[in-house]
Amino acid sequence: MSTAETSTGSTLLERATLGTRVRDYLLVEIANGRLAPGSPVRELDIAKRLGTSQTPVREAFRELAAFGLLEARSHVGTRVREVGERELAEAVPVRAALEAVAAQLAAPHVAADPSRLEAALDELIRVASLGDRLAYANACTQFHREFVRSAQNDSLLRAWNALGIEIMTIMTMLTNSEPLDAAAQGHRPIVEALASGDVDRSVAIVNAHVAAYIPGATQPPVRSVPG
Amino acid sequence: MSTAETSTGSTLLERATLGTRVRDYLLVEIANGRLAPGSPVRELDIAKRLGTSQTPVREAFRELAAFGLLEARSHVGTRVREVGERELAEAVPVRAALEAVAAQLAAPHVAADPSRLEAALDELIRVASLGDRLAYANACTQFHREFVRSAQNDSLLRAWNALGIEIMTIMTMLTNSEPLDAAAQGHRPIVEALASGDVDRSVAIVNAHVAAYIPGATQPPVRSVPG
DNA sequence: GCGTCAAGGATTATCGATAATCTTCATCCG
DNA sequence: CGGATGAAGATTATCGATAATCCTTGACGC
Repeated sequence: MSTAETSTGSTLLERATLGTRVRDYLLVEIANGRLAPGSPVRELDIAKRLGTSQTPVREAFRELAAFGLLEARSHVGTRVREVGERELAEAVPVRAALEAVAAQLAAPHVAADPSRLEAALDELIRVASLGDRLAYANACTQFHREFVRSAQNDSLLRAWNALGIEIMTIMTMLTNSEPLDAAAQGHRPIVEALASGDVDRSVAIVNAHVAAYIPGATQPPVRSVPG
Repeated sequence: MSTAETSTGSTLLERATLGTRVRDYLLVEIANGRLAPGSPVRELDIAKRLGTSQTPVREAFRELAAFGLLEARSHVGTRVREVGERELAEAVPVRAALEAVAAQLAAPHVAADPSRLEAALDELIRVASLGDRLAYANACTQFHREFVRSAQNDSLLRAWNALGIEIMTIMTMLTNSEPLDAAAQGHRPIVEALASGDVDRSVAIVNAHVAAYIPGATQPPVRSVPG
């Protein structure tokens, strides 16, 4: 999954197999809420609905499960992952740790070429002005993913992806009522700090951002290892 | 993909599908060089050799490709990818960060009831005495997973699982020649530190352990966020 | 009442075969 | 001689059907 591409409609220059299209279909269905968290999805159901066989659906399921969007139990069933408040809060220190690593690794790269991250920020701000919270959630996830990706470390990206930030962001954006414009602008300091190449400041800002992200997550961020 | 087990038939507490066994077979073949980097691997060849159908082999291919060990081109073919120490080392700071979080969260729980982690350590030491490096790699992964699990944070476990530690561990254990008994004993301080409930010491020890894990990974561990 | 156990239903896991796609190479036209 | 073209071979991608596994439900003995 390292590269490839997803929903947000970028590169299909690579492969365009059925499995890929099924994956994107499911991704869209989840992102726009037609497949709600917790709802079961059956391989043969999706296959029938899309007019394919079970095989490509199965591949799509596996990939989305690795992404933390689906939860599969062998021989039992698969459902859209549902995250409760508890898990939402649990994810904060994990996400903070990963994004702190991302900040350290990304700073030099972003400083060298901030264009991609800036573009993601612009897009986030643009979407925020539309007032669609679901769309905002997706753009926000996209921004953070671009940030993590800019660390240029596949392992890091994979671990971060596995958290299922998409789902979490969707669920939080739909349950709180923070103004979108303000939320979007809150991401600007991250870009600025990274672009300046100041690692320590970047890490601090990212940590503050993530910690504040989930409502009710007042628990102190995990303190970490001395250098 | 998360856990599963491998050939040597140890822990099959989770799933033991054919795809998993095929994956481990390929992993071992790659690690010990019988499948050299660059050599082509055909789905139906492997299937025939292992007496399965194409389907589980295909799944194994996909999984290994996601971790960068195979390189597949649609409709064309798949080959073993050259994976440098550098790429293996890439995971170290990520793993270190996650296990540092794990140490912090786990310490109180392990201090309250160290039995499960101690059992995992005993098992690790027992397997080490057998001299089977593959079995040891699995037991080692199992120990670390039990450690991460003892933090009782699903998101953390999920992110850690996504790193593919099993794959890395098998690769490193089969390519170096460190004595198993010593390696196993190296895990004892982790248990002791956690059981004592001393968070700072636990974090420090875990970090040192992980950093030393991958040969040649002398790069300094990522420094992290102030508390 | 309560635990054990045996169908039955639901879902995934695997199979064997066929289709689709890409690459190569020989051939033909200019 | 060079470039297009198309057929053949190799490999994956997809299909439809069957097998294996897990969970539930309800009967049965105690």
